[in-house]
Amino acid sequence: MKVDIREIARRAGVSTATVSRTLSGKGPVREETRRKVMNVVQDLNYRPNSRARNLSRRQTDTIGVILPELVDEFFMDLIHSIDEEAYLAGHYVMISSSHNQRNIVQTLVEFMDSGRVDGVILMAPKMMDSRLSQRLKQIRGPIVFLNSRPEIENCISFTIDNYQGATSMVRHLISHGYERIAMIKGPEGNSDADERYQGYLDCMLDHGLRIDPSLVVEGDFTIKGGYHGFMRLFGLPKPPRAIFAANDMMALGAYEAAKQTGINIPDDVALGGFDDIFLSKLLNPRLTTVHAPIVELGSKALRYLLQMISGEVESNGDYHEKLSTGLVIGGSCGCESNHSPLIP
Amino acid sequence: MKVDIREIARRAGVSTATVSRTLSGKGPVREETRRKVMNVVQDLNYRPNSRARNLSRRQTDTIGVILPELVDEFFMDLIHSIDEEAYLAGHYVMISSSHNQRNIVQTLVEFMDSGRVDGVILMAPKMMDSRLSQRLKQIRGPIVFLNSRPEIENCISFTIDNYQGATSMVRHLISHGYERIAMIKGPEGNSDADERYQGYLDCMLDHGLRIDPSLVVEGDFTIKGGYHGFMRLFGLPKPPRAIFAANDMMALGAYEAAKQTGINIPDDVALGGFDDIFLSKLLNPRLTTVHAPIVELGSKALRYLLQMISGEVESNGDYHEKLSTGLVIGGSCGCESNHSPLIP
DNA sequence: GCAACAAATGTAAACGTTTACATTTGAGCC
DNA sequence: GGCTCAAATGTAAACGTTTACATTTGTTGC
Repeated sequence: MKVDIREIARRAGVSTATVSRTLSGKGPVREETRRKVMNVVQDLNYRPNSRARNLSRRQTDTIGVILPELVDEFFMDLIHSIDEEAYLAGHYVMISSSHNQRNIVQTLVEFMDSGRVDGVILMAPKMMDSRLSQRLKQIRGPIVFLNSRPEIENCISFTIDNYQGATSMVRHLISHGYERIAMIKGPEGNSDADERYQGYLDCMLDHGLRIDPSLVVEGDFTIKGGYHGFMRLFGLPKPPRAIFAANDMMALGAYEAAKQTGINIPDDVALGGFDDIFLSKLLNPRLTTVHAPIVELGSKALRYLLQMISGEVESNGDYHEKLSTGLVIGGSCGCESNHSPLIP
Repeated sequence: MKVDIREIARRAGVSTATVSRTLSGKGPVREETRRKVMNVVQDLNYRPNSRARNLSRRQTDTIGVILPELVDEFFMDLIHSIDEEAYLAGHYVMISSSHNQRNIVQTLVEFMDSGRVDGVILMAPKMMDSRLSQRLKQIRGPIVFLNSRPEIENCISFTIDNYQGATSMVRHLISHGYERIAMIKGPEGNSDADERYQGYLDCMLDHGLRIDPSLVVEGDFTIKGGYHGFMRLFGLPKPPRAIFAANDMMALGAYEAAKQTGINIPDDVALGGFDDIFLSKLLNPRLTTVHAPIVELGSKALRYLLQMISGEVESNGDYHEKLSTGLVIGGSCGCESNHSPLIP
């Protein structure tokens, strides 16, 4: 015997419209009537059925979050900040991994086109080719892209400023006087990886340093990749004086490789990472890295999306924001680190 | 000009019922009609509005997941496994942190009582007192509890077998011949912490070992807590020969403390943890710990919940499953570890 | 006391499906 | 051809709200 709005109306001696108005707070209701209704509502412990509300209002107060995968503290932090912000705004969060790139559009369509959510925050696994971009264009409804944007004209995106982060890291390494600076790159086709690499290149050239092609090695964002990258670099006749690893995980692998080969960080080789993962502060010496403002990324994206939904900003507009990173100085670059390491 | 089921029906020259039957696959439809409808559906790129479906079917194909907080790989893994399983079953996942214990019931109510989800997987931050339990009892609809259950008669829960995990760890330490085995406990009122402590106690007593009260110190599941716990233990006139840290984070803190005080693990003191977090395999020596079957926890909970929703199993029944843990042997307990450490 | 107007309330039509039930169609059989 | 029965289809009533519009009520100024 589930109680519905009609039951409330009947018992309070008013119409359903009045009940609705009372509960939603929109539209005028006399104080006396309000109290009458509220009493019945409390008595019967009534709460409006949101399935019906969603249909009637053509809105769900739910936003979809589609991520490449659901692993890593990175995504957890992202989800956390989105959840927090959504909670404050009285919205709900529906989450999904894209279950491989193939299904990214399908997931999106199921979320958006069926009206299950009011908008979507989408982070694609890799760069989006033009075919994918075209399909995305078909989809109606507000979408905010994170960290990689499709090749379409009007879209909204928030990105971590990989380029700026990379240049500031490389600049810092250069400021130590290092000239032979190597890079362990991220995986091919990953836009984060590409931008960080570009930042490295440009910064080197800007400072009049030439880039020895043998000092640029491929990586894959994993510990193993970093390990092998390091080994490769130190198999060279002239190994580098510093290494910029495109992310912290690879830097971690480099630590291990250095340890095994008896190479000292930072005395023999300096090391810089990117991401500022939890682990990086536990290393000895603490890893110098680039802080990626994930929390900011999540909450800004959500806030913007809500504005799109409410119509405060144009959903079909073109808006791109790069969130700037910060340098986290540890001891791995050669700086004095006053930090007491937590991992022996 | 959003296209609805009536438009499809009109163009295909059938009734909406037939379109619905065609699309849902339930109810008889002649092959010829089916094709006719499908053509129109494809032409107009139609997909049924799920807000309307939800209302009409009194179901949302969505399950709610309420977690104490959205940080840590632990919860990420949990979400990951739930998402994966839900995806396979064609369901959606709505996620929320409980935004502190106070709002746990409110979140639950908003999810369930308003019909936003078909069922909920709930992990409470701490032990649920009887007041909270009573309020939970009021809520209609399928709920699966994770890792702590309310004080009510009929409910469903899946738990990591903390007790068994703790005893097997302590038993292992005892098998090394250690007798003065200390424990760094988890926070008061946390059911995981309590059960692990109980396992420690019972196992010690079962093996005829007496428990020196000074060897049991409070902790809080953080690195810092572990650090101070270790320091406290080694400030004793007779420090322990082995330490069981109630989770890996605290074990991590213990490593750091050991390092600083020049105490060798495992030669001077053996160490055991609990959780098997990513980090534990990076330590040197690798941490001996208890593997918590999180993936299994998530997927089993979800599968059971779906069965409750579909009515295959009784939602008001009483069912409790403990998922057994496994020992992950590293070098910190004194065993030979053939593992090559990744963190120097 | 009444006009004018605003405030409060009510009426009923959406919202876009699903599905119980009623009806039609068609096949198989005599 | 007429009967029976199952298969296919259609009709229309839910599902439980919100909200545009219509109506009633109450207030103010004259």
